[in-house]
Amino acid sequence: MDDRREPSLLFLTDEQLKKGIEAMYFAYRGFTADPDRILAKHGYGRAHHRAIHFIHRSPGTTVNNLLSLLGVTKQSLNRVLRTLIEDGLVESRVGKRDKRERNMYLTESGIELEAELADAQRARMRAAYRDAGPEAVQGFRMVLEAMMDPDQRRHFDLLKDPE
Amino acid sequence: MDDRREPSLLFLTDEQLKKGIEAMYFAYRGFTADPDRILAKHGYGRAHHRAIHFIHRSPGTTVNNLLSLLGVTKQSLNRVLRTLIEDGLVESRVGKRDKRERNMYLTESGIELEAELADAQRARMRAAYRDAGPEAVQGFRMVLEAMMDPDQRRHFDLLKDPE
DNA sequence: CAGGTTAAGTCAGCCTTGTTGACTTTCCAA
DNA sequence: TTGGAAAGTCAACAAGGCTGACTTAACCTG
Repeated sequence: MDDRREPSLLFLTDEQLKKGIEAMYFAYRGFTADPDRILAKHGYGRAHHRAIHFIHRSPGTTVNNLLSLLGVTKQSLNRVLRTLIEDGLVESRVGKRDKRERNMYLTESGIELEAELADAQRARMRAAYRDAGPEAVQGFRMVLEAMMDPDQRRHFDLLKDPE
Repeated sequence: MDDRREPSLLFLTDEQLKKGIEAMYFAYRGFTADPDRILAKHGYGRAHHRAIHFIHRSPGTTVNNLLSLLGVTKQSLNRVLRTLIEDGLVESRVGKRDKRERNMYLTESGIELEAELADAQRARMRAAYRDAGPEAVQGFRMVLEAMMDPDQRRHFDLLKDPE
């Protein structure tokens, strides 16, 4: 336990750490609550949300790309993509250079649902940021990034940064 | 959008908010990764972890208590409790005053598994806190608390605070 | 150009964990 | 004392993870 730098502030009891853990648990439930409600109306789940989010984020992304980003198996992802394609929210195009690949794009209605989901989630995030204050936002982001596994962190960093 | 106080720091683009959302997603995966590995060895899932955690936190808690704390249905919780009781990690005692109630306690081996899970999760949390620095921890907690739904927030506040 | 590798998709089958609805036991108040 | 409400249990189902094996098509290299 390397608490040498800033000992007075960095000495955290197990109880304090436990509160942090519980905060993470309860906050994540709030974080997913709004999208969950919207998804339920459409008969979808979180898996669909994640696919929609990252296809919107990186239009033309391949199945393999999504697999490593989401850290799930082909079967799980495929089931979700298939329903999204059948429902006309996602379009799958055969790769231009490499015809084995499938490039994923959101359709008009896909973009619509993505916006509905993102608006709800951003609204909560914006409210939380506002309530917590500007300095808190920096700290929030720093701790979250430090909590990621290296693999996830790499994926996170690769998503194009704002500004 | 009420950005009147601290406008320069509180004006966040949708892109910046999106990065916050993605950070939350990736961080939560890291957050659960260590316990998931331990649980898998024992043939359990996250639901078991949550039950164990909150029974340890509030020994003697009732099923109803756990239900509102965890926000799941009776059956989901019951299934988990049943296996934990069968496996001898949790003990269920008929309520003293109200015999309809069941008071839950961790057994010796329940306490053992709880410690293993908590140690792993605390280690990651401690490392993240250390990497992010002391000021970041405050901000992290503030944003998380602001992100909870009021119900969840109430439950969170009721859990006895350290010190 | 033959053969191995890779991307994607599929099938079968499993598990956890969420759901609803019906049911018992127990308590309490009219 | 009885009828409703509350606590807990159970049956059955669905979503969405997982593994492993397999096919098809395209690519690439010796």
